[in-house]
Amino acid sequence: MIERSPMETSEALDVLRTSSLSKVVQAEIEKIILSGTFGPGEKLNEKTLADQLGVSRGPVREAFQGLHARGLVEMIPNRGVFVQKISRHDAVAIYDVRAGLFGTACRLLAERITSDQAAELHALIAQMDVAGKRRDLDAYFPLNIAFHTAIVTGTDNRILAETYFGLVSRLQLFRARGLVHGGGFESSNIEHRAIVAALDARDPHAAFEAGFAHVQAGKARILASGDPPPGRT
Amino acid sequence: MIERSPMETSEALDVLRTSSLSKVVQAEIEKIILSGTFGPGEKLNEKTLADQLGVSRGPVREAFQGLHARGLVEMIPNRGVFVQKISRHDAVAIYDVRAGLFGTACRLLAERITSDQAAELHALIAQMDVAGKRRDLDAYFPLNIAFHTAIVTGTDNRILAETYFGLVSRLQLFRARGLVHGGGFESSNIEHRAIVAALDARDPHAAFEAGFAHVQAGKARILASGDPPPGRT
DNA sequence: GTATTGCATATTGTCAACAATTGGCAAAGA
DNA sequence: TCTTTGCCAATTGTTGACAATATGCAATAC
Repeated sequence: MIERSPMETSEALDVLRTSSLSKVVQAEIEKIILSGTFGPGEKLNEKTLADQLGVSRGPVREAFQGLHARGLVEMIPNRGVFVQKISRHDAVAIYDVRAGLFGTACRLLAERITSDQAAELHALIAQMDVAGKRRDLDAYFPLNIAFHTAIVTGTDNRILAETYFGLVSRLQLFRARGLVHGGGFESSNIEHRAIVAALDARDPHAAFEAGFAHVQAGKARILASGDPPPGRT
Repeated sequence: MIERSPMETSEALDVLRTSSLSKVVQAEIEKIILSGTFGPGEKLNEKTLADQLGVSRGPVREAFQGLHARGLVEMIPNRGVFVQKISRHDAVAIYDVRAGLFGTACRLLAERITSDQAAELHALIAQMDVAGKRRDLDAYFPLNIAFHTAIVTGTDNRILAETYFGLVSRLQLFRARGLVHGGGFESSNIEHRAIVAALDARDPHAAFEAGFAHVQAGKARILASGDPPPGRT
């Protein structure tokens, strides 16, 4: 048997390797939910979804269990599953946990950050500055996400990353209804600088505080832009 | 229709209300896994489990999805599901996240702790002191859990509690093989005092540090007692 | 006119059967 | 003796059918 380089493993094959139908279905339903097609509280019909995806109800039900464990849907026995409704109170709770988790990521990263990683963060901040000055939200947003992602994944802690991104997903559920909001990303980048400064100084203590404060400020920005549960465009 | 007091709702009925078979099965399998009956890496056979629980394979498969999302089992397509193996590296990662989460709980609690809550914590510490002096591990252990639980649930943050206890479950997986370890619970209670002191002072900053440090110390205690993956009685 | 009861429909919960894949074992070949 | 090939049993993946439960509507009683 010829030893093949791992690079040759086509993505399609790899997908088949790690995913049974339920996993594909789960990813698909998650995409649908997070895209906001269904709106919080809306019911997900098993058969309808199964038919749409061209599979039987079994895999759909299995996918539901995974989505439920991740807090994306609510399951009521003999009634069905519904897109999880995130109350304002819940959103605050999630933000608080996310703040603690992101602060922790900053703290852990401060103890092990490499110069390459630091350079990447500095570069992202510079780019965000440019986008910010141009008021270019479409450019700023992905950079912002990249910044947070770089910090969280930079800790090389898979559990932390999974948990963090899980919370982010649930938050996306909260502001699924529009609300791109972009309010005050000038201050946001100032906070970014504070984080990187603490990281550069290898100061875990300050890094946590800066990371925690940044997410809390984000929470305040979102909540301030007020959105009572059902729409108000 | 007579309006019944919510108190009358028998627990049995409530169970039926919130749980389909899959949920019961999931809880049952989780109990089996955490009891250590199966050992990390061991395979869980669908049909065998289904027969043992007196149900069909469907609910078992659904339960597996939930357990997978919670990180308790590993699923390999066309091969089956296995009790999740927690490497030393993973355990460290989980402990770090748990530390951040527990520290966050302390921080959040510091901002809202009531005198009743503080009194409860003081009482638990006193009891732990007694148990500690008597070297009574069987008494100390549940008190220790109660202390942590009181802090985490005291924040009234459901997301935080769910996430935290999820991590604790996964850690139980790591030390499922015996390892009651009890090493140095004298120092442990000293750390508890530091946490409560910060809470009494309503100092979020210090509370986080104390909580974070406490879990990290616990991590060090566990890891120091060294346990290479496969047993060593 | 309002509330209640009973039925028809739709949807979920569970199961058992079928299809597909895997791993092990024995036989054949080098 | 070691490797390879081809089968067989076991297990997983998926499906469609059946049972149980909830929802909506109409008819009836008050």
